[in-house]
Amino acid sequence: MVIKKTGIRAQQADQTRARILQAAIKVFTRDGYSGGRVDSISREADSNDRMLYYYFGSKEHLFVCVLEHTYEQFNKAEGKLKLDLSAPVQALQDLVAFIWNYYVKHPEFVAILSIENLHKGKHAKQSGELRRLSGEAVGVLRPIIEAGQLQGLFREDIDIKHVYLMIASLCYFYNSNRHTLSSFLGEDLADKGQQKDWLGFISDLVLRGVTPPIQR
Amino acid sequence: MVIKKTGIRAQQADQTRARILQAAIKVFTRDGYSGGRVDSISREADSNDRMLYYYFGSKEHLFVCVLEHTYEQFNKAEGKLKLDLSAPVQALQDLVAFIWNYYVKHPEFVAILSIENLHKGKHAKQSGELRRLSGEAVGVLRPIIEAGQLQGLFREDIDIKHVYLMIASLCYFYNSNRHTLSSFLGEDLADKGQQKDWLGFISDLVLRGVTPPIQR
Amino acid sequence: MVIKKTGIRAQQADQTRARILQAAIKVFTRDGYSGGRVDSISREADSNDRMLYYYFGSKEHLFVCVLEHTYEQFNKAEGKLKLDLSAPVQALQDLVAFIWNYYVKHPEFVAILSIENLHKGKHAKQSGELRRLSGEAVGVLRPIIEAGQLQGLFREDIDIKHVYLMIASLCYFYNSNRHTLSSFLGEDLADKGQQKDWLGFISDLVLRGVTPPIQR
Amino acid sequence: MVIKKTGIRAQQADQTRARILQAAIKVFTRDGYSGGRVDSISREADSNDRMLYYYFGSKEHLFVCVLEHTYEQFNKAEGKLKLDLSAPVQALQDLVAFIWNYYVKHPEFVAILSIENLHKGKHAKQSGELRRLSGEAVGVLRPIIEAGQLQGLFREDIDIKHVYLMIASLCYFYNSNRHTLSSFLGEDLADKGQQKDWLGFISDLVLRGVTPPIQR
DNA sequence: AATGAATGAGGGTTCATTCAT
DNA sequence: TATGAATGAACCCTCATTCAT
Repeated sequence: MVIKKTGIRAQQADQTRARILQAAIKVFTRDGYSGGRVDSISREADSNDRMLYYYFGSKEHLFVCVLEHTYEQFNKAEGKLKLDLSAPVQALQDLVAFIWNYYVKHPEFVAILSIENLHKGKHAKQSGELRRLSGEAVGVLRPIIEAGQLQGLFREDIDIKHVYLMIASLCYFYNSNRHTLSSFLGEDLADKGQQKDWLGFISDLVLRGVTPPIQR
Repeated sequence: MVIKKTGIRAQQADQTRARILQAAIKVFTRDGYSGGRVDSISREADSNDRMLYYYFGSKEHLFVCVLEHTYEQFNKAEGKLKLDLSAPVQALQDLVAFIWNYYVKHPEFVAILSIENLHKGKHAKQSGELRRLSGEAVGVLRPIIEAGQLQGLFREDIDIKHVYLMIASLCYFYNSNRHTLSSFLGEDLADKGQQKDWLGFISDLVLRGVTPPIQR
Repeated sequence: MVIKKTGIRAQQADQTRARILQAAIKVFTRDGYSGGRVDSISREADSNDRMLYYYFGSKEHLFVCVLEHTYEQFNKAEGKLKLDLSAPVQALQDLVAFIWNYYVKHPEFVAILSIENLHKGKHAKQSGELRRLSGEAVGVLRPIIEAGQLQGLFREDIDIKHVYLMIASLCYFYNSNRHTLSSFLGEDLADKGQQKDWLGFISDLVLRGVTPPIQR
Repeated sequence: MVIKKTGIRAQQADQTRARILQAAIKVFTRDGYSGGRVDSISREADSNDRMLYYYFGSKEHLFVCVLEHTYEQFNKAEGKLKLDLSAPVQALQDLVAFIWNYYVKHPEFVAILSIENLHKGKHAKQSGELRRLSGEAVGVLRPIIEAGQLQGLFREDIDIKHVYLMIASLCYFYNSNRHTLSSFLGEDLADKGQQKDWLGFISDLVLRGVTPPIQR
């Protein structure tokens, strides 16, 4: 439990810390971990290198904090979702739409996760906070699937993990690999129309994925 | 076998160039673009910094060559696929299995593409070679889909681009984000059993995706 | 004496900056611009490469500062000259002697200017400070000439610029090209006697140059 | 005495050598000695680094050759001068005009000499050839002065070395320091009119310098 | 809480030069 | 005669980090 500090000095300090964190997200997203300069971050934060070390100890630990913060923000947003479990199909599609839109609107989330994976998750392993937060990964999804199964709408032989991966894959990859894909496909995937079409496609696809096997 | 150049020196030169390229793939995959040191690469290649510049001009252009080479290797492997177009369902599943297995066995392909996307595709834009190679992106997929449509097995209202993205998403993301996913899901996605299960799931899912609309 | 900054640290900083500047003058004079190594300068200054960039930004900008400093020193020395305008002939010869002696005693001034000219004045163009300082080029000379003209001692049809160039040529070249000249003339121009003779010659020559036309 | 080689191969070789020498003059003039890259020179000569070493041994020795060649060219041109010793005043002014024009038209001569002096004449010292050539330094001047003295036109108390230095100073400095001078004087010394005025001034001045003392 | 001064190690890159054919 | 391949040292400059106040 965190005891909030009072007093103007303490508040200023909090603001400085917050500015540095925001700057770090921006810079790491733009330049990667190795490419992201401590100096760029402190300048972006209207602060100086020394403060960065004062609050975060090292570049590496700063990145861990960025990772935690980024994931926490996603969790918070997801937590605000109001899903109607009595209509599992709709709820599932709402969730897909939410995740898709979150990724589209938060390229820093996508980028930070990609960076972390290129580093084989070494920073994530340093964070107990992150382990706690990520326990919730399928937490929102599970009740939807179970409700759908109860109503006989969804397959019984389903692995919740697969559903999670399916949704994440379809939402993430389009955004994470947008640049090479646009080049390879000869289409601008950042185009609003393209995005809408894709959401339509994956929304339908996810449903097909959880529906009882096709008779063929 | 084609011997491009004659003379021992010329052959050694080709080998030196090739060793540097291989080393670069390894190092960039391991350390990213900014993190990948020119020095590490030349040492890994049993050469020296100067030769890297002799053959590739700059670190940046070396990365462009890595990108081209990596993609070309994938294209070559794909080109060797023998798909039976008279059995579109099987052909599609064979293609999915091929792509999945390629990504699993070539983490460098996945990593290099992720790195390039974090750099907003700036290196890909520098490469005419890459533009040529990538023209083939949906080349293998298209005849399968068209054959399936002719036989009435696949939907008519399908966007080939969506099928490509679907397959790529489902194969790529699992591998690219394996580390954070393993941590978040509490399962080791590098596990052979997990991989097999996922291939089964997506192989089925892709089929569902191209099959005529569900009656609900 | 003006203490610009307070605090020991700040004073040490000023000293560090000054040491680097002095070292740069020495090294550039000895090795030229391209030949002058950043590393040699920082070592000469009992500092390290990083500080050079901390205070001067780049080797190029350091050279600009060297240029400014060198010229400013000359200007300061010239400013201290007390010339008796009521005796224009003496004043002119005093000025010639001053300039000659300054060049002899400050080979770095001569060398830095030569280097800059070999670079086609590219660094001087970057310096507003230098443009300001150089506005004074003929400032000391002009009143002497005008006083001489008023007394009917000097020619009326004289171009002040020519007088300036005459003096500078005769003082500078002997010093700037001393090495090849010594070799070509078979005499050591660094010899005190030679220098004294030359000063006698040019002191007389300058006077002849400003005196009314010869009747021939 | 040089025995010229015959045969096409030998001629090509001579041409290659000559091209490299010309390229070296150009590059050293433009970039200085340290700044002049072996690579730039061989490329400028449409040759390759290895040939430069084949013909000249090292960058340093190439510069010595450049120095010799440059000075030899001046000597040759001076040798072609036809001066009428029966008219010493005219002859002296012709010589001044020749030297002035040579410096104006051969900036590489001026630059190479300045570079060599910044290096304290270290290359000139390596060259016996140069010592031989430079023996002639005052060779053209001497008969003129002596003729003038015989006719009672020139001072008897004159040091030929001073006359040489006077002329060289007045012709050289204007050209060698043209860039900073233009900046300091606020006039473009490369301007044809300015050049003509200066030649007029120094032509007269040189004469004043060798004329018997003024009665004042 | 905040900041200028300082640093050693290392960044990508280029240097003049030599080797082997 | 001519040239591609190779090299080690050094180039200018920047890195993440710490010191002293």
